[in-house]
Amino acid sequence: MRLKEGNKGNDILLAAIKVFAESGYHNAKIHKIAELAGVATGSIYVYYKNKETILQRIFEQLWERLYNELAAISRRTDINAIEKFDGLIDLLFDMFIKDPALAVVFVNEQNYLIQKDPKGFTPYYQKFIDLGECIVVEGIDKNAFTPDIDVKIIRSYIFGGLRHLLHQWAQSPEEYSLDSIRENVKYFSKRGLLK
Amino acid sequence: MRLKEGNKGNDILLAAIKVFAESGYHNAKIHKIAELAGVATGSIYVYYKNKETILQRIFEQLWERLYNELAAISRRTDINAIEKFDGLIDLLFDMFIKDPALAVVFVNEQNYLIQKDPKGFTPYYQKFIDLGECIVVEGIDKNAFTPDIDVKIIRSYIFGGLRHLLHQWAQSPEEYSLDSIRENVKYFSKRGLLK
Amino acid sequence: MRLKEGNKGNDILLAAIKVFAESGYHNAKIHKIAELAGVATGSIYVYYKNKETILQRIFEQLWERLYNELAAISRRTDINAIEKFDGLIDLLFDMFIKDPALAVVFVNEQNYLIQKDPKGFTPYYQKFIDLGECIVVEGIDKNAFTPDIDVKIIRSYIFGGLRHLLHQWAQSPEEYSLDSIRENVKYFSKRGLLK
Amino acid sequence: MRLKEGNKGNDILLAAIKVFAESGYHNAKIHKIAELAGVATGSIYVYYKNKETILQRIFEQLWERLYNELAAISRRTDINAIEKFDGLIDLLFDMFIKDPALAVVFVNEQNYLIQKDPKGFTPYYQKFIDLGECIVVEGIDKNAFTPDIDVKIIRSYIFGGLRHLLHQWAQSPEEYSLDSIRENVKYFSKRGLLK
DNA sequence: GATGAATGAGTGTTCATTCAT
DNA sequence: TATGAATGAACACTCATTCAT
Repeated sequence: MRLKEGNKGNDILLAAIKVFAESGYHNAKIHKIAELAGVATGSIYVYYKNKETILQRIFEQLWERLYNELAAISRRTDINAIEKFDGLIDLLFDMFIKDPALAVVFVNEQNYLIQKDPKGFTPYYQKFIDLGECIVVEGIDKNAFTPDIDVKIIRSYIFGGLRHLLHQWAQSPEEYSLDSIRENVKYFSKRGLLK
Repeated sequence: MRLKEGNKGNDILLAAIKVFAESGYHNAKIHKIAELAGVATGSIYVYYKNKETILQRIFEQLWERLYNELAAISRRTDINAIEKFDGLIDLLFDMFIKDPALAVVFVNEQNYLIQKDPKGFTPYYQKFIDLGECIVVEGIDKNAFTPDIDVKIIRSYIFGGLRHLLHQWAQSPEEYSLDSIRENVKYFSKRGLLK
Repeated sequence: MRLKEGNKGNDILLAAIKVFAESGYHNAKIHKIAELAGVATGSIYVYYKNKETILQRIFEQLWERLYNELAAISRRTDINAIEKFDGLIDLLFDMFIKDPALAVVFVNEQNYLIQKDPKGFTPYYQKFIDLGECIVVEGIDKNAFTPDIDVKIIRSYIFGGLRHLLHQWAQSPEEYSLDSIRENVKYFSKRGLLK
Repeated sequence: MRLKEGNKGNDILLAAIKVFAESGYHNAKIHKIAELAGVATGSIYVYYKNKETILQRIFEQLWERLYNELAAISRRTDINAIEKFDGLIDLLFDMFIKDPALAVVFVNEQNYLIQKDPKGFTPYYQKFIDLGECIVVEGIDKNAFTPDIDVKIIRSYIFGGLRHLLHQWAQSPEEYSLDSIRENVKYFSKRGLLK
């Protein structure tokens, strides 16, 4: 195993997530990331072209992972579209639970990054969104979901609603249990979707 | 005195909205705001303590206006809770249609500002949110909306969904008509809310 | 009498002395001087060309007054050179007692002003210094003071010593009584001067 | 590393002394110091927290050096108090001769710095002053100096006198020889001090 | 004269990025 | 690869001074 030969590139990424979450991307200092990652400032630039690239890589890793997990769910034949939709929502909630700092970065910085350089943003994001759409379309086709909605619109609606809720939760986690939020979201959304 | 030939304080605010929308708050340059406002750099500081204060004032003005309009809707006795809910959604859509730049600023910078200085953020925002909640509660009391949801959670969900949709639209307005988005939101949300 | 028709030019000077004493010339704000003087910022410039001119005028007024008083002492025939020397020292001490703020400005800013614009500095200063020298020379001529010193050098020595002592006292007036300082100065200096 | 090709920290200090002497602390520009030191503007802040810190460091270095030299004199047993007093005066004169720019900074800025941040001012200054006092006290104890003076007061008087004389000389060195000044000071002061 | 809003040149300081070692 | 001292462009903010009223 190559344990303490340590993956510096990844150490930097993990440190960056923490620092971006704490201070926001624009107020984050490179030297603080380096410090937290246990490397010299200059070493950051051995692994990443610049500050923005670090942020891009964070999102690439995030959406690649989420996409792969959603793909696994989507491929399953033992569950129906409704259950797959539940799975999608659980996916996002689980991500937040496992890595709150990453979630904060996602909520706060994704807009900025997409607007700044749409081409540079990871294609996994779009693939994830598309796959989510597929699941809903599948539900409509199977007569489980209502056809009276525009799937692309509702998909964004649900995505934005989730994101905002998770953000609220991240700021004051004591106010609501994530489980309560999760159940309300599922209940409300499915009432909107189900036939 | 050389003041009042056209409310410079407001000129600055309007210019700031444009510049913040274009470049984002953090990349916006004070001198560019001044230029666009037709004012000297130093004059910005006659009207606003610093850059952040300008952003705060933008949100104060925005939420004060929205709150007052929602209050007017809420007070009406000639329409029921469902129609009031429609009114709430129309309010936000209208704001976006009238001032897309303001909407972009709202979507991109509100999180940052609230996190940076929660106390300094306009109380009109919370009042607006609370009033929206009242309308839904009223609907539940009048047996129009389902009581099986947590109003505070769903209120955030809807708010976040709306915000994200409007943001998407602002970035590529040609892809969807705002009216189509508006109708889908109303339809989907009311399916979730109605008894 | 023209009392509350008020001498604004002098009000400004008095305010400036206070503000310069408190914050130092370089950190003093014109608008604070105006506020303290009870006039508008712009009015300062009706009476004085700029900030430096105010400082120059303060020193002009100070040295004109001191010179006239020393001249009166110098002219007297009823006292000898030694008593005149005592009078010179008393003059400076009295100034400090009557107007500590003015004294602080004198100690802190005179060097700066002379170096910045030697030509612009009030000629009363030089006249005062010369007159002090005369008194000592008179003492030497009358065989009261020793001729073994260079009067110009010792005059500066005494002047600097006095200034430093007064400065020390102004910073912590509780540590020494001005009278104790005065007597020590007279005693020590006269030991140095007397034949 | 790119450090140590000639002690940049000290280069900056030397440049700062020159620029402070020429323009005064408040009018000195950081970029000019950098230029003179042959260093980039930003490098100043690698070595010093800010402009004021540079000034503090100048005084620290100055008084540490003077204190150590005076301590060496004070420790000697082969010379009496009178000779030590001469040594003290020579010390200050020598400093001025070797580094007139440093002397100008000392005369012009020490008051400001002490008043602005008394705690931040180098303790070597007080130690120097105290040691000077010791020498005079020793002279009194050994019956060489008169006990009829307050040592603390006269110590300030002498210090201030010296400072002023050196300042005068630095502004127009041609008018008097430093040696003439030095001898007059010694003569006059010792007349005042000796029994 | 008196006002105080408006001005804009000026500057200390930050920090992402570079590069000699 | 790894370092961290060095860089210098960039910018928010200040404030003495002006001038239309």
